[in-house]
Amino acid sequence: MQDEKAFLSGYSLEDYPRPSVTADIVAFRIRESDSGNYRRNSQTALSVLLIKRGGHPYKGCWALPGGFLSPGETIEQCAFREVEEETAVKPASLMPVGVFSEPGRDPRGWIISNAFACIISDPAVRAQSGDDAADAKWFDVDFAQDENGDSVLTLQNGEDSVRAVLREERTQFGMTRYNLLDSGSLAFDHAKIIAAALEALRAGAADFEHIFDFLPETFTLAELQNVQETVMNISVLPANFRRKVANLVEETESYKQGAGHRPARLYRKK
Amino acid sequence: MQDEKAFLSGYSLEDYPRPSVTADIVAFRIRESDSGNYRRNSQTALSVLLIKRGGHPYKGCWALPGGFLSPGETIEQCAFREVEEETAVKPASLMPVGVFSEPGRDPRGWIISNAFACIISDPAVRAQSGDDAADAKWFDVDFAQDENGDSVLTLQNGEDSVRAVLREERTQFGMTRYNLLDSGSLAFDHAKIIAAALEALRAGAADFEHIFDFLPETFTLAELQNVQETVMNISVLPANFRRKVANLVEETESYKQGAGHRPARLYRKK
DNA sequence: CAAATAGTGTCTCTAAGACAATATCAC
DNA sequence: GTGATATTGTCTTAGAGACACTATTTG
Repeated sequence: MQDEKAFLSGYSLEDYPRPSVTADIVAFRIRESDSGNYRRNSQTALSVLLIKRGGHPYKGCWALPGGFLSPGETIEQCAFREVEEETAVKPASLMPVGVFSEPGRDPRGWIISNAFACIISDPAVRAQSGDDAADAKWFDVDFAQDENGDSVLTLQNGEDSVRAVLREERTQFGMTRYNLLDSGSLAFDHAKIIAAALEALRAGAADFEHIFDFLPETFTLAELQNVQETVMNISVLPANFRRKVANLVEETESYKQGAGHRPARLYRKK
Repeated sequence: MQDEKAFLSGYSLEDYPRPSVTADIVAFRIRESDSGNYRRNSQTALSVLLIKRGGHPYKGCWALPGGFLSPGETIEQCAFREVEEETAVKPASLMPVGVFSEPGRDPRGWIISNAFACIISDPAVRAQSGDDAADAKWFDVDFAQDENGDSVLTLQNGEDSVRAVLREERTQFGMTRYNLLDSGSLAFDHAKIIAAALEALRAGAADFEHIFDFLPETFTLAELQNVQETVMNISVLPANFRRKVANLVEETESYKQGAGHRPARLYRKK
């Protein structure tokens, strides 16, 4: 014990090189847009929060919210802090996406990033700029393969559009590694991080583990189905969908009225 | 551009506090032990590699192999390097387990650990001590709930036995968080890391994604089944198991003879 | 009424689990 | 032959997908 104390007092971590450590967050939201037809239900799109970098490096490029780990906090606390700074909303939970430590990924030097995904349900959230950000916007996500088999990530918000190309590489353990072919106007390796987050989100969405986080307290089964389909990019027949989720939800006594068609019963997560 | 160069030359990451970063590895292996009966197939156990710490802190305790991240390498490269130093075997791949950044988890100071799991198949591997280690041994793993609902991790190698108690906490995204109640003679928060690695290993073992890594090139279906059952702690009827894996393997022309019962055809991963 | 979604019922197909039965070897 | 595992086949059940049909609302 005496021994150990002596050891520790003589020991200095500062004698060895250390990286800087950041948490970067891929914040997902389901964005609803009116379909124009009073009968039709609204369309939805998966969108992700990006911030226009106001300072160097990658000035003017779009980047994920994130920031440096401070002493005395866990990397998760750091991630929560950064999301709250940018969105003023505290997400229900964080989903670990991966660690990005490729040398040279940040021109400022040796910086490794811990990536997390989170789900922001509050549709009223006003993404607000932080210190380092000139602007923050939600971008609709499109992630699909092109004719060469490469993955194309397209992020769109009105006039602002970002396009990145990645090459998939299947590794063991069912993981996919993405290599950056063209990062477009996305800063750093953030296209890679978004791709990995999308994959993690989709993998977890199959069992309804976190689909409910996108929705308010009560919802129609069509809304629930719509969210899952939007996230996973699949399509299921409504009749089969209701059977699948029957044990996960419980009825309420309310209905969603005034939609130009038969009212839908509202459900709650069980 | 000029602007950015100027910014970068004036910028110093060293002005901000930085943690030390390590990679710790949970190396799994299937250990076979003879059943004593010439007719019976051999028994198997899941085991994990631990190293007896030769230096402070936690001198004399058992710890996971691992080491500090060096400049110019990724965290995965660091993990591979550390496994090879300890086992002289390069595993097929690494499975990310999580980041452990709780302040105070290491008495030496601010150190965050990136945990990986890997599978070592070579049964002939001689775990060899590294610099910092007085001894390295494979411990049979037992991980189950006690009567209070807490998880008890027992690691056993002959006379050496380690017992740690953790409390499970279910978080969103289907993840489980483990809190350390009693770490026994395991160093640092390594009991937590082993628990998380076990959970990740089991989750991935269901779809045979990495079960094959435990086995040699060719194997009998009973061996394959045994590995899956050992890892996942389940039990399936052999008849049903073979149907389930029928599309994942292909026959060879060889048989495993001399077992005191009908020879079993050897298969290969497809 | 027309258009749209909400909701029910039913058929098929597949995969998993239970279990019976046969095959083959070492001693 | 005996005791063990290997291997095949069949029955049942649960769940997913396809699809036909009915119900209800608003303009």
